[in-house]
This record gives sequence, C-alpha cells and structure tokens, in this order.
Amino acid sequence: MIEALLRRLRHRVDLSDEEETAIRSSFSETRELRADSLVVRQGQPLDESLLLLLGWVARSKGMADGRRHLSILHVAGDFVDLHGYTLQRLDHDLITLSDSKVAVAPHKAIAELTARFPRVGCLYWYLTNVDAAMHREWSSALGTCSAIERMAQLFCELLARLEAVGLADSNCFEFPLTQVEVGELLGLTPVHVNRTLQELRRRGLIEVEARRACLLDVQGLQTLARFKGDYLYQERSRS
Amino acid sequence: MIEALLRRLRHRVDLSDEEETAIRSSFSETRELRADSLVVRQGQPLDESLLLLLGWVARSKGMADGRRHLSILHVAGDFVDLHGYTLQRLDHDLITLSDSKVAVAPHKAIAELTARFPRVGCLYWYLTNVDAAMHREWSSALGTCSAIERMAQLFCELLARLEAVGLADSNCFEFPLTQVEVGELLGLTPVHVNRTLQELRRRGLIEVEARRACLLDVQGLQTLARFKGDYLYQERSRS
DNA sequence: CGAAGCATTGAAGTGCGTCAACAATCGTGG
DNA sequence: CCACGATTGTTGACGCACTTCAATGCTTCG
Repeated sequence: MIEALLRRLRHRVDLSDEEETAIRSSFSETRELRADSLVVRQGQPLDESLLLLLGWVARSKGMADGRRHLSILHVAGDFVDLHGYTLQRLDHDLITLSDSKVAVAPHKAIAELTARFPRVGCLYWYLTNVDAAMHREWSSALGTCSAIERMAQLFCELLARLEAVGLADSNCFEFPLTQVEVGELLGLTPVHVNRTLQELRRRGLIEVEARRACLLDVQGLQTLARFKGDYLYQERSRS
Repeated sequence: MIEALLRRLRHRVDLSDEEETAIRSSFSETRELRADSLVVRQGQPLDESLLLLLGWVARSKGMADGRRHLSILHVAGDFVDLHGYTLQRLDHDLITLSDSKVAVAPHKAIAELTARFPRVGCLYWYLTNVDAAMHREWSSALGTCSAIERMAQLFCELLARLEAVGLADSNCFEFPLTQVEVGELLGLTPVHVNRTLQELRRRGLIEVEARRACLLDVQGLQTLARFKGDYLYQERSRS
C-alpha cells in the first residue's frame, strides 16, 4: 500500500517508471504498530523516516504540565516524519491513534534517491512544505476561530485529504479518534468537544458515531469553517 | 548582508568556499521595501524567493471576516518564502512590519544551486523544516497556553533567533511591532495584549518601550513560557 | 497645529474551562 | 453467556480568562 503515496505524488507531477521504481525500493521493510503506542520519541536521533500505510498517527507535543497537544493528524499515504531527514531529531512525539502499519525509508536510501532523482527530492521537499502549511493553517485557526469553526474545519480537511487517497466514501470515512483526542487537536476540553459535536449534529451538518464520521452537509461545514483547501496544495504542479 | 544567512548555515554545517560562492551568486538583486507593504500576495504564482536582509516581515493569513493572523515573524537571515520554491504559490500574504531589504533568489538559480550542491539543497530543505517546527510550536502554544505564557514565549524565541544572527545585545533588541500586531501574532485583542504586557512589566520580566524590547529576567521568562529552544534546531548537524 | 495612529483604562459580557457526577459502551475473563 | 472494570461519552452548575465596547491620553508627523 505504498500506492497511497504514489497516488498523491502522481497527482502532483508525472513520475517516470524509473522514479517510481526507485521510490518503491527506497523502503527497506514494513512494521505493524499497536494503537496508542509511541512510534518516535521527541529528541531521539533518527536515521530513518516512516511512511504511513494504514491507520492513524499524530504528532504530539507534551506540554510539561501534563497536558499535550496533537499538532497534526496523519493518514495513509503521509510521511509522518520526513522532516526528520533534515532535522535529525524531532521536537515532538509520534504516536499511533489506531492500529497502524508503516514502511521504513532509511535516511541513507532517501539521500541516494534524491541525489539520483532531484525531481523526487523536490517532491519530498514539497511534502514537508505541505505539512508546514497545515501547521500554519491550524495555528491561525487556533488563534482566531471559535470551537465550532475549528471542529468544522477539522472534518472538512480530513474529507479532502482522505478523498485524495481514496479513503472517503460519499462524504464518510473511518474516524477512530476519541473526544479527548479531538480536544487535544483543537485545543479544547473533552467536555466542550462533546457539546460542540452535539451542536454540529443539531444543525444537521455531521454525524459522528462509533468510529465513523459522515459529513451530511459539506457545503454548510465549509461555509461555517470558511474552508478553502488551498493550504493543502492538492493541485497539479505547473511545469 | 547575506552574512546573516551564511552565519546560520555555517553554524549548522561547514560550507566549502565553492558552496558559499554559489549561494552568494544565486541572488540576482536586492530590493528595498517600505513598512506595511505587501511583499507577496496569497496565491500569486512565484518564480523567485526572498531572503530578508534587514527589517521585519510577517506571514499573514487573512481570515475572511476581516481579521488576520500573523503566523510567523521573520528577521534578517530568514528566507521569507523559500517554501514557495516547491509550493509555487503561498497560502498567505507576506507583509513588511518595518522598512526592509531583501535579496532575490530566482527559482531557476535555486534549482541550479541545489542540483550542483545537494548538501546546500538539504540545508535549504532544513530551513523550511525549521519554519514548519515554529508553526508547529505556535499551534501548540495557541492551543494550550495562556496569554501571558504565549507572550513570554514570543520574547524568548525572538531573543534566541536574534542572538543567532547578532541582532541582540545583552538581552535587548529592536522590536518594531505595535500591540495590535502582537495581538495578531498571539491570537489576542490589542486590549489584552496591553494588559498582559503590563503584567510582564509588573513582574520585572521585561521592558518594552518605543521600538525596543529588553528582557530583564530571561530565566524567569523561560520558566513562565516553559521555553526550551529545541524547536529552533540551532544545534550543529551531526555528520 | 491638527489629524491619525497607538497606548491605556474601565465596565460589562461570554465562550470555554473546571469540577463533579452519571451513563453507555467495550473488552476481557470466568 | 454473563459479570466486571475500564474507557469513553454525556450532562449540569459555576467560574474565569479573555473579549467587546467605549472613552481618553499620548505620540508622531505632515
């Protein structure tokens, strides 16, 4: 299931067969991970990066007073710590939110891959810059938007990203997060997450049951969140 | 004054004379900019990136309801839109907060530079990943910290970054932002910025006058902000 | 000297947090 | 298959950090 990544890359540019083969063979192995496990610890020296094949992973910043913040959610097709290739360590933990599967790309292999195929290097660089854009977007959202707007934006973003890798089906997708975890993402208490979800439900915008979310009124959610997916950079590259 | 950038890069790795020369000659010209001018507009197609030589620039996201959020501050030595090299447009505006001067690097020149010197490519990639880390840090801060903690963190971060490029002098530095702008950074109203600044002053932690800030008790500020500069990745690269 | 921008202060409102229960669901072992 | 504890979700009452509105003083500069 490296397909999800390749699908995203091919959507951005055309990949030659050689490039695609080289990308595939830059991964050395795959690993299965249990839900709620620590994948990479903050500060740990890194010599490999992980591509998420299945499941949900988050970047988690421990806030010293015990609280924590989830700065981004990752789904299949996302490199969860490609930035570790240049940074050599992370300023956050990586944790699984569900049972997951990752493919391992040794940094040595990434170095060879990007040296041999500069265009792939540029694509990988692009991927980390899209992560940066998501962080930027969420810092603005946390700085300026109300709870209900942020929550609407969360679901709008997830729908757009999951559609891009074929994991959404008629505006519905698997959603394994607890309300506590949603709170850690949006900077809200679990109590307020609960009330805000109820308000979205009451307005007929969304349905979140067991481990599944359905966006009943995508248009309405996007209006509420003032969502335009421009920060996801899903369009094709020019040139 | 490309020196500020070179100083940062050399602090991270050793640069060969060839690499340094190539970096220097990748800039085609310099431009002077007035305070409060729009440098790059959101969505505009890009074919060059700008290195800030002098002054203050911010990335600004317009929030559609008229409000805006400044997602990051840039000082001399920062590439303000290097991410535009791979993204080809920006999801935010770039605006000057003071009279400024930038050096222009055409994307074509960056492509040649990084193709010829992959290590420089990796360094430039690293620079954008540090920007991403700052966005990540601030999204966590905005999601979890109180007004006074965020403001303390702002000044701790600026001191660390300005020291790295020689623009701080015994815990003091030029600080041209208005309280409105600080509010747009920290997600606060100008009124509350004012009161929070007063509280920091009252506690003897900081002095912010006309266009200058002095951190009177760096230790105290860092404790208050729980600041550890790890997300700035200012340490030397291993290998 | 007047206007415009910026800083400061007070009073009142509110979105979200905190605290404290209780209900529902789930996984596990007997 | 049921019993059990643990996790997750739900609800209510109350408090506070920050906002909002509104006014006033202080700079700065043409």
